[in-house]
Amino acid sequence: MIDLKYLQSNFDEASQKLRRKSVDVQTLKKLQVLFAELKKANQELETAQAEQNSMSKLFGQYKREGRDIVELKAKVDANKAAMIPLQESAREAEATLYELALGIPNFPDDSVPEGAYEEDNVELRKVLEPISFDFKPLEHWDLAERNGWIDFERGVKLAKSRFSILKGEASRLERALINFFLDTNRDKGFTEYSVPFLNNTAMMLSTGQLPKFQNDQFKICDEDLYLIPTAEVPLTNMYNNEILPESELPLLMTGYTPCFRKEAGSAGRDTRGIIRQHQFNKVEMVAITHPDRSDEVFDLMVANASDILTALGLPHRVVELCTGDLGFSAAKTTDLEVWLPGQGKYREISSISNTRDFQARRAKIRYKDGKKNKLVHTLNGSALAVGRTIVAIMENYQNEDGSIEIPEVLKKYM
RNA sequence: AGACAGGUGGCCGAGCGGUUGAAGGCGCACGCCUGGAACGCGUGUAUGGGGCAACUCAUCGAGGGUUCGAAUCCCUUCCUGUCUGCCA
Repeated sequence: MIDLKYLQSNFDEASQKLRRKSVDVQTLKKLQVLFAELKKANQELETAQAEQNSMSKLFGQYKREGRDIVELKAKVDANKAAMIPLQESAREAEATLYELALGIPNFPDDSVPEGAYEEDNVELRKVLEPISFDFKPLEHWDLAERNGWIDFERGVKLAKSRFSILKGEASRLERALINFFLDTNRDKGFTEYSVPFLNNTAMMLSTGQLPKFQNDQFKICDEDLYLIPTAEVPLTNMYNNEILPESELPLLMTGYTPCFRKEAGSAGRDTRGIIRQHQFNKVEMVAITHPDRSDEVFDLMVANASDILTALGLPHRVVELCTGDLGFSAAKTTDLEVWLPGQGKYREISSISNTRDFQARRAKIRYKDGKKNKLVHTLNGSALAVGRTIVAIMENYQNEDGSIEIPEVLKKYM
């Protein structure tokens, strides 16, 4: 959630920042009004409550002293009745405010390039040159068929479209990648966690998947549980509603989880292959940092993900997302796009975001700064998406006969 | 899943309708004491919100209710423990 006090005191600046994320000024004005209304309603209610509390105290004292309480009782009853509408308006003001506020995206950093679409993202650098093939490289689904690596039909039979089965060497490759990613992350100082794949509504709200993206989530019926769309949810929320000693920061975490996404609004995109599945595996990095250090940790995370791709010998580029492509919670995002020779395109394989204090405010993750509690910064990024790495290995390591080599660094894992 | 017991401050633990935001202890911080330490003594030690202060509101797992007044009573829910059942 954005800082409503900041919105209140620097409205023009705040609304300019959010205009870059296509948030209408009218919405923000409404938010500002609601915030003022809530404050006023709370003040009125508080005054009445203070009155009620002191009269109740007096009531007790009168009784103890055996004094007559009829008159006081009447006063106290009247005040109580007067409080009911105040309570209602305060409650209503709060509900309306938060409903709106929870749907407002984060402020983009000033450094984020302007743009509406993916095409406006800015390439920062390329790492490794795409390999030139002396034959026409195949797309991964063709290679999957030749090698018997992926069973699309039976995956669909078990669940529905956008589910698949990895078979034999492909399944082993997946397992090897997960171990390789986790080991590498651990070497870089990230502590490994194995977390629940189902998280409750409060957690999904805290990291920003809810309430706005309800339609993208798989929900368990009759339970207050969602299948996680990313390990960012459980890893970040491990510290939900906690106050951390400053000395413990930064917390660097990593974990492997499957991720579940409905991919609402992606109808027709990447329908072939395993680029876009309802269930995919991912190794995630999450960092909880002191606000002064989040940029530094961000760079570390980008470097780490890029180094992994380099170690796998996969050509990729580092791209800074423009305002239009930035996610809801992110203040800044850098994507890594891996070269897919079969498709002849760079495709996203990792996305690293700094949400600054946006998630921390929702999740109430603070650190002790002397006597005061301040919000931490939270960051998250993939290292890496496993399914897409398999695709990248298949396409980049294919031979003319359709066979696939295994990258050197993975050999000890298989 | 069923039965019983319970969820109080960093921790332990009292309180079971009224000056209790919460006794007492431990821990921690600071000070005194000491050559230095332990002991001892003193002071302080939750979170969020509003007031640039005095002060005030909320919070005793969470949510609702009863009451002038609730940590204390009632309901719902979550969690923990023990026993029973089931299960990888």
